[in-house]
Amino acid sequence: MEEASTPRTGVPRPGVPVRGSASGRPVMAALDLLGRRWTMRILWELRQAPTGFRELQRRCERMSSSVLSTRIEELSAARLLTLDDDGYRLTRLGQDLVEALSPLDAWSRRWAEETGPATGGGSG
Amino acid sequence: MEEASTPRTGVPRPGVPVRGSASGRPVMAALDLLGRRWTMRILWELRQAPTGFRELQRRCERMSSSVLSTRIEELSAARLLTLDDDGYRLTRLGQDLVEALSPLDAWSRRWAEETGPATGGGSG
DNA sequence: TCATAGTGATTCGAAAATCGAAGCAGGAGG
DNA sequence: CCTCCTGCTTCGATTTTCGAATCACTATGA
Repeated sequence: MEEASTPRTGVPRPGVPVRGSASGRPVMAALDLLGRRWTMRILWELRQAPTGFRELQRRCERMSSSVLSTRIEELSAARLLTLDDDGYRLTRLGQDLVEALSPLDAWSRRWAEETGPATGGGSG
Repeated sequence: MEEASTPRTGVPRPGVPVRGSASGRPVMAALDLLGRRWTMRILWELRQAPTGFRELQRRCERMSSSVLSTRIEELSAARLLTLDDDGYRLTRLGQDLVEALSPLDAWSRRWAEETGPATGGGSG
């Protein structure tokens, strides 16, 4: 992980140019950060209780540990995560983000209804 | 055009196994779809008015046209987008998704405040 | 001390996703 | 015919992600 003036290599944060937006608008940094694979899923899995590294990996159906490590680093740098004795835990800011994302759950159920009655596969 | 013998799910949809979740839970399909690069950004750029292909590409600071094409196909398959004379337009479901994501804007501004002196501040 | 098992985390070659610039096909106007 | 716009594809290069093995550390127990 190098660093230069390019946004590409750094962890997205508000006020700084990110992928797809040189403006530094906070929401663009958020979209860059959240648009990386597994990022939202990790936050989602942490919404209720702190979780260890390997447990987190298991819950995400064996996502690559290298990617998990990278995501944890990014989310920590963004001050959304911390690590303590019980595992990784959302910060206040992280909890707020998950709350901001929570309407997604209700929306996705509506999506499921309108996309057609569950064609194979359980729901829950 | 894509997916022929893709080892993975094609376009995520609720009720079908997706990356990281074999359960078919709607929210997992949503997280898979939205966790692909540029997906949320595209939705974000379409939240107000229909936009053409090249204009969309310009707004996303010259994202790759091949990826834009792929995303449009995915979002269309997910029934979140349609194309008409004015360009790409969110469906009702797509609008609802953008609304579900809208708390992200307010959150990101708070994130900006807590991460350091606010530099940007615009929304969209 | 040695063995076993748990943890968070790294390594590295392979595979997949994304980039980016060029180009295609079609329509409108000069 | 040419030019300029459009949505969209192609394909080699680059970046990201995968995945299994592995490391370093801690704890337990014989």
